[in-house]
Amino acid sequence: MAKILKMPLEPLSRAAATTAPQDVLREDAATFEVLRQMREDILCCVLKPDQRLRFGELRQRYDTSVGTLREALSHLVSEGLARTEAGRGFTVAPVSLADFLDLSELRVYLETRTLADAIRHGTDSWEAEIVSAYFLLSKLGPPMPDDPVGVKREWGKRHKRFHDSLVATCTSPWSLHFRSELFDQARRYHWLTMIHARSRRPNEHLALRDAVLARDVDLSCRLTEKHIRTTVDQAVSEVPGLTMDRASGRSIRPSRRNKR
Amino acid sequence: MAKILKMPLEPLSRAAATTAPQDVLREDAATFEVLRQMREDILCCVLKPDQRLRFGELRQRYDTSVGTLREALSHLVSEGLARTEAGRGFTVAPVSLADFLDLSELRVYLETRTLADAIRHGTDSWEAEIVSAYFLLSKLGPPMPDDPVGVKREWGKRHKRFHDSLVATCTSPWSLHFRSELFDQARRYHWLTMIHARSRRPNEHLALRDAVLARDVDLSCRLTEKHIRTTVDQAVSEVPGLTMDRASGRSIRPSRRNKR
DNA sequence: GTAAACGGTTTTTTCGAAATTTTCGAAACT
DNA sequence: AGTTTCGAAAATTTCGAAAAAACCGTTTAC
Repeated sequence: MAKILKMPLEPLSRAAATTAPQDVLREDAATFEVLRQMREDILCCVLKPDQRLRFGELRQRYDTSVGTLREALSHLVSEGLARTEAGRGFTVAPVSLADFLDLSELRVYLETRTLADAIRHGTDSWEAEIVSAYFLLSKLGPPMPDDPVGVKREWGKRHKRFHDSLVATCTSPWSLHFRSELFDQARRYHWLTMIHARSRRPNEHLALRDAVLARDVDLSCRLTEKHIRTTVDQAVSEVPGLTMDRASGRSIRPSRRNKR
Repeated sequence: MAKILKMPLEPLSRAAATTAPQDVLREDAATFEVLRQMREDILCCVLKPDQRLRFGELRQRYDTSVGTLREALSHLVSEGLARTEAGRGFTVAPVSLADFLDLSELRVYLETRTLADAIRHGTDSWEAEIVSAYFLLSKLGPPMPDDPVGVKREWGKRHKRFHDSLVATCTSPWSLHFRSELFDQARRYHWLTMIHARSRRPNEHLALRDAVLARDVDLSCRLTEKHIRTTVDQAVSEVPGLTMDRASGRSIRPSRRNKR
């Protein structure tokens, strides 16, 4: 009956079903749960930028051991959500305008690259998931500063799910991987925006959904680019702390797009 | 006195001196040394693709404890050099043609993006380091399959140093970070090439060096792109194991470069 | 008055053993 | 014969304590 066939041995560099780089630790293990919680707490600024992460407090907060914490923190450092120095422990990664501009520029490329490929390889179930994810998103948003935290959190989850669904059929594991990391990074700044920004924006997600479902690569990418850039502009103009640091706030927005 | 002023509280998003994402753990700590060694061993295929990494053997090989090993392995998973599954430990990440093609395509973009920006922000000391790094590289290479392992390793180090020096003045921390990760990934395949390939190539590094020192962005990027693609082609045609797996070996090489 | 030196306290880092889970082969059953 | 069940062995995961390092307020010397 439905059992996996026994393989002779390790074919020594077999073509894995998923040649993907990696994406997440293991779904169940205890370390993963701690990692997931800490990531969420950093993304939602429960753990504030530059905050010192002492093992004592963390051990209490997440009810786990030092070793497990260390492994989770180690992962967060790799993802760029935490920092660590020689012998003085861990801190939450700082936020800055320069950082937001930099990562947003790279996001424009990775989001459009993955989206274009995803559209070309789209399937029916891909479309179905997009429709579904958009529906859930539209039922909620957009959240305003006065909304309770729970609503904001849920919106964040659905927002991520929607954008993930768009690029789900992209065939480049590495592009998807980096896109995902940068998307999470951007979520920190989105959270700050959600807390402060009061201005409303036209429903960019609906337009994007329709462009993608229409398989219009050019329009979809243009909308995506604008979506990202608008979010940056909104954050810059409406989030108090973010305009203050003038630390080399220029990004490398490529002046000539098509260089050859 | 030169002491850091006490801050009232957490300024909630101060402009950090280095807004960089991250790059490496801590320079000294024992974990870092183990991580460095393991990474090198994976890159040079001392630990072979798909090989199971048991704590028993590893503990003996690197003379360290389980916890330290776990932290290092955890990092390697984040970097895509290892995998881990629910309760069955760690393995070395597999290699495949599809993976090499995919990461190489993304490398073309990231290398040219960072290089173009680095050239625009180049300084005298940047040029000096390039000259120096090239000199060291040219004294050694290129290594042939018959050369001893030590020579190959040293060449790999100098090759990396040369390419790192080219992009050193790039102002985008995120681009540099991802570039660096992908460069290391590519090193695994370069190693396979070094072991097998007997064909000679014209001195692409010299031409690249001169184009960069001449601040010719266009030419430098074109040479870089060709450099990466040629390496892929050489690996595909001369590394035995790499052509065998036909697992969806197509990458997403963007058909239209300038989308808008 | 400034700077270096000291020691107690906190915090991080490292370690190996206990607990849990998986693996694998043999026995029992259909 | 083939499949399932069971139990011993092996490997992984988790944990808290011991060791090492950094921090900070105080004292001491110049």
